[in-house]
Amino acid sequence: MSLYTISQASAEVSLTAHTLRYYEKEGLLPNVKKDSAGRRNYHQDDIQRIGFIKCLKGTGMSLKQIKEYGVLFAQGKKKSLERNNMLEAHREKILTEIKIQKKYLKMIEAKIEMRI
Amino acid sequence: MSLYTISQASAEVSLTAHTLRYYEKEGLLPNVKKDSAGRRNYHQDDIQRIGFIKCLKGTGMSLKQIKEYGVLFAQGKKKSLERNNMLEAHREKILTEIKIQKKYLKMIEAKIEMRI
DNA sequence: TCTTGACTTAGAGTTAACTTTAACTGTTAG
DNA sequence: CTAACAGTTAAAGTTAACTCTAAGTCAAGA
Repeated sequence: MSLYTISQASAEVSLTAHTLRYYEKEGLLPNVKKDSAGRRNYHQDDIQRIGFIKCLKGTGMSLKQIKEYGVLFAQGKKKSLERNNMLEAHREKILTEIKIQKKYLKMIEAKIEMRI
Repeated sequence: MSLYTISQASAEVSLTAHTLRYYEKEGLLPNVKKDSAGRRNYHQDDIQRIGFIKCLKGTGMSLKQIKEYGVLFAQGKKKSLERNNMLEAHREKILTEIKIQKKYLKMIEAKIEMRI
């Protein structure tokens, strides 16, 4: 079945239970199922979705934008173009950022080489 | 002579005059010279220093740590080892971060290729 | 039965890095 | 002379993304 309690999911994705509830409240993670007692049961696809949220967040996308992506996702095929456009724009942003990081890295390495 | 007023320096480094004063107040940019009327005169080396601050900041170093680096810098040669250690540790951090970014980039590209 | 882990709402607190505001004063170029 | 640009202190406000606290309830396993 591969269901996760909130603490198992927390361990799996390295986010606190608090943060998982917070993401849910903020609309980043809708449709989390609950058992008869009201406890969250994270499914495999929830875990994967959190993984992708972490990927977007880790590359500098704001939670607000991640939520917008999620809204497009929920609207299925008819929004696939917009979703792809969003991801492609984000891809460009990451590529630019990596270039900047490499440039800065060189500056720092030059400073290290100076040894003054 | 190549002296800059605060607004010229601001334009040069793409930071507001406010932020420049703020950095100075926070101890990131000590020894900025002033004219007889008390106005800041940024020298070439101040501009370069701001450039390096932006480099460190742009690679995720906190202002607090940048300040610490500045303190080591002010202590000259006797602290060059510590300074280099700091920069080398930071270099490793950047390399790790670039790797992560590349991994995330691949995840996003995979999602783009899916076209769903 | 009791501990553990989960749940809820609602709001307050935190941190970083600004950013703005107030309420001025002083200098210089046109 | 006056507008533009510069300065000051001190404190409040902003934004993002949590993080924590209160003050409870509820359910299942040892």
